[in-house]
Amino acid sequence: MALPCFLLAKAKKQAPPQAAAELANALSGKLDKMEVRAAGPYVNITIERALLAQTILAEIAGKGASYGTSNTGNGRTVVIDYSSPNIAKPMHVGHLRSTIIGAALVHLHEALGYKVVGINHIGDWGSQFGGLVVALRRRGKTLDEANPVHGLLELYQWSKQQVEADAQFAAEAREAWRELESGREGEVRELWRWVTQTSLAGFAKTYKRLGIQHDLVRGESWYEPLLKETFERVAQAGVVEESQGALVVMLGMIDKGLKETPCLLRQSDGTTLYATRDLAALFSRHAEFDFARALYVVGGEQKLHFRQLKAVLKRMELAWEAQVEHIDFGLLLGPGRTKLASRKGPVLVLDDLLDEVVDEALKVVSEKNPSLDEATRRLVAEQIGIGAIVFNDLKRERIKDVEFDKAQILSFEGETGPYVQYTHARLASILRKAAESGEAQSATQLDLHALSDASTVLLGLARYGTAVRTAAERCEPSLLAQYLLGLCRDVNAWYAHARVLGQAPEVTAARLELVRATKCVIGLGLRHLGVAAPEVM
RNA sequence: GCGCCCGUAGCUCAGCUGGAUAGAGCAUCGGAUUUCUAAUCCGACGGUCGCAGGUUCGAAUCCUGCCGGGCGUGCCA
Repeated sequence: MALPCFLLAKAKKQAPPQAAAELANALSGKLDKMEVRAAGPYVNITIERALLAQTILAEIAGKGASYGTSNTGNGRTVVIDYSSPNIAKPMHVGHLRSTIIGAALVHLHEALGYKVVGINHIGDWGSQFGGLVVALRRRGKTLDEANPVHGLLELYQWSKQQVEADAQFAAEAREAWRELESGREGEVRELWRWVTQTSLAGFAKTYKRLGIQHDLVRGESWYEPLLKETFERVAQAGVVEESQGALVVMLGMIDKGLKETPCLLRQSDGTTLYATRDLAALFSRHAEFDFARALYVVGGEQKLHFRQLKAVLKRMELAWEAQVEHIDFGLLLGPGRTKLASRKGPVLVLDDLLDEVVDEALKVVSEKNPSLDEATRRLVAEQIGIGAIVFNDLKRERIKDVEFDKAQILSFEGETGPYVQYTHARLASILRKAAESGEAQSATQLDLHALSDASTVLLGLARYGTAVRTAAERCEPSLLAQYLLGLCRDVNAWYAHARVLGQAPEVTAARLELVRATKCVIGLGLRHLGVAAPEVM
């Protein structure tokens, strides 16, 4: 372990090597079983390997699933807005990133002891629902039961065509939207509700496969009754003015970069806008949850929007503005950096993608591990396929665009989810074999010197809590993903040459303890990322 | 035009927010299995950290200016 002494040197106004020497001098003898030595501007502290091993392994064995957690968030709430797809359209790959990153942030904040409220802010409102209602009226609520989401998409696309092609249809659609906006119960509202529920039922399957459960599903429509008071609240703060027929909040005095882009709250025809609705949601959430953090896991294309929202709060002199964070992320791109999630053109439906990757995983599992029975094989293939997709999305910095390279995802080699899962499964396998042969219990004494070549693994295990904490604080799951890749590399390299079973009992016992601890940490880390940790594969 | 982001090996990316000799994966080439799963491991090859200045003991990291790419830019969400 190396301790750089540059800061110390600055404080003491000495040359770094001299400061290091003095520090080493002062420390030596005070740290039990450690050797302290100055080396140029660094103080190197050498810990007896056995002591290091014993300390770390004991802590992991003792804490188990709570290893790496903390209570820094106790008593505080984090609200996380993620996934938030539009109703009546299937979830496509464009929703993947928000969903996956958001779910990881939920787990990471829970690990820090926060109360987490995951919100699915579904797009269930807008004039397009007028057209959809009319389409349903004409064609009836007949959808393919097995695949209602595809059916709804077809219906939605048909209604859009009709609105453009058929004036009569368009007029009826406008009327239906007006009726919906009025809030009255009746046929129109009932049909709208049916669309919403059918859609959500379709999404539920996808969410289940991804292991995702929101705490609150609350669409845009829910905030509709709050819009008036929201607008008045902003107006009463005295920050609203008229500009070109619309009502806006000027933001140049808060943020120079926004001087030409005021926040529009009300259009010239009197209707509200996206920003008004999001402010309503924000006020409502703040009143309801009194959050320590409110995270919006939304693509980087909407940076301006959130910058405006925060600036509006600032102009209103609301101190909690700083607790609202836009967790932005890069685009999901197709092969050759083409746009993938475009509004036109064939959308890549999320479920189809999951199926495709799982099918490939099934082939690989069958080939690599034919001894598994059919049911296990299918289960494992699902875990691997989903894991490959999720991990692929989380392994890089959020802000970077993700090129969706199918061949790379299907390779299951190198820096991938399956690589981490495979490491976990192999460690599990060693533990299983040890239990079968009874080697696990035979020795009570551990020969910790048998782990002298495993210090990178041990130090890695010790760093787990830090990885979790920084990943949560910075809302950057890739820090944990990268940590796991490193840990797996280290432990793979270790057990490629250090045999665990069939050694002297004390040696086997010590190595088993390392295997157990590492398997535990990999499993915890994977689950925080939303990836399954299979026992076999 | 303006605002924000990105630029590190042939390709995709790390680099612990200023510290020791810049690291991984893919690709290419060569090796490892009588024994815990070869979805693994070991080795080789591969770098003017976009360019130019500046800050200091020290810069891939901080500041300024360029160059290249992306996203956004008042009545869509």
